[in-house]
Amino acid sequence: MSKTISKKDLIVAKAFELFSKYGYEGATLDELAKVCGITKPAIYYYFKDKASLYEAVVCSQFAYLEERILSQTNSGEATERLRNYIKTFGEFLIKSPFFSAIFSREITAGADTLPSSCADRLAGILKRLMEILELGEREGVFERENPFMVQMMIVTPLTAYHVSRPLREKIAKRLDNYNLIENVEFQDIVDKLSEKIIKALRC
Amino acid sequence: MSKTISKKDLIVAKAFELFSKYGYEGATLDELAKVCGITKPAIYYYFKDKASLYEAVVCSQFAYLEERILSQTNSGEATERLRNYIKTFGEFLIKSPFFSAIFSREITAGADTLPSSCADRLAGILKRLMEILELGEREGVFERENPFMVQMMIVTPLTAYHVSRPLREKIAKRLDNYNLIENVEFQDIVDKLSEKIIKALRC
DNA sequence: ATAATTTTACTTAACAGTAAGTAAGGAGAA
DNA sequence: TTCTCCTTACTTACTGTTAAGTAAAATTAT
Repeated sequence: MSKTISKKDLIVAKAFELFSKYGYEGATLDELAKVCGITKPAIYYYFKDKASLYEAVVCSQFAYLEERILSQTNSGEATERLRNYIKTFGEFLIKSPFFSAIFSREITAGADTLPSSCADRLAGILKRLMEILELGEREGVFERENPFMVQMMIVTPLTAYHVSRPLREKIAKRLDNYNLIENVEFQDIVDKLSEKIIKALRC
Repeated sequence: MSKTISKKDLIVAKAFELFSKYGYEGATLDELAKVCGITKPAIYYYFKDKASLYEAVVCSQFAYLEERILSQTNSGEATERLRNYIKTFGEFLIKSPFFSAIFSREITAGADTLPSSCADRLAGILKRLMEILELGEREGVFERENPFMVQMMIVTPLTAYHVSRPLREKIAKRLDNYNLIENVEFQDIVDKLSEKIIKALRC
């Protein structure tokens, strides 16, 4: 029934966009206040400081992602579970287009500003991947592989592909090859990547 | 014979480190001056402004990378050339440990601040990859695939793996699984990834 | 029911710190 | 003396943060 979004939720939503676009330092509370149609100190009414606001923004996303991953990959054969793992990541990135940038930035920055509770969520996600890979080994369908590398092979191309559209456009222009970009949906990329990774891991 | 590094080169080298660690906005010229043992206006003697300094830093790296890629992948069969392509990327990232962070950050930021000449270098690199993939198709060893996706599958896990050590440590601690990190050399990761990608592309 | 009080949800104004950038000048080499 | 390579001493423009105040709504007392 809440047709009207609360001011606090508005701040979080807009902050999410700004942190994604400009990073933690690049995003300013002045700009945030402006796009929210309030004054800067009003932000301080709802959040202790900039860091707390960032935490609120990021944590909610990580918690949701972990919940989705865990619920979507808890049964079935290893191949099927891995496919769902990748698919769930992909769907999440489609649903939360700004998340890629924040996640990618966090990885780049060495997770300095990543709140501890988010690291817990990531650990939960990786643990699930490890379970899937171990199951695959026991089933005899997957080769033993470093889980972190597999995780990187899944997440980084997806987040990067999502985020790098402007760069791809710049490059495609230089190659006179516009159709490198157009008519390739992110969904297709997720499916293709999924195939490739399963193929790469298969014994 | 230039045993003594010029002050300008010193500034570029140190700026490279700082931009990598803290990003464009996070890196400050005050700090840069300090680590160079000079004062801030001395930087302005050599560079017009912060943006020009950044450009100088980044362009030199991209130019070097393109030169290496092109010279290392200009002959042989498709599989061998792709292996060399990945290997050259990996070696470059080992040699320029700070580059991963800058590159990764540039992709994340949508290449907004990426100088045009750097985009030219990237286009040159991608063109080579496209040639290799097309050759592979003609040889009948590779499936047709979106070159951007392949590029992402190669570069992003490498840069991310390189850059994400602190995050991996945080996560490994939470999983009580320290050996996830230790004794895995980046060189091994490059070799493994190389295998995986070739396997994934093979018909 | 109405008046008194308190809380909510902000605004205005300003502070403290920091970062990019600059004007002016000085030391030393050519 | 003049040019190169710097330093000292600033200015300007933010940017996070806080203090103080206020209109309106909610709560409580009478």
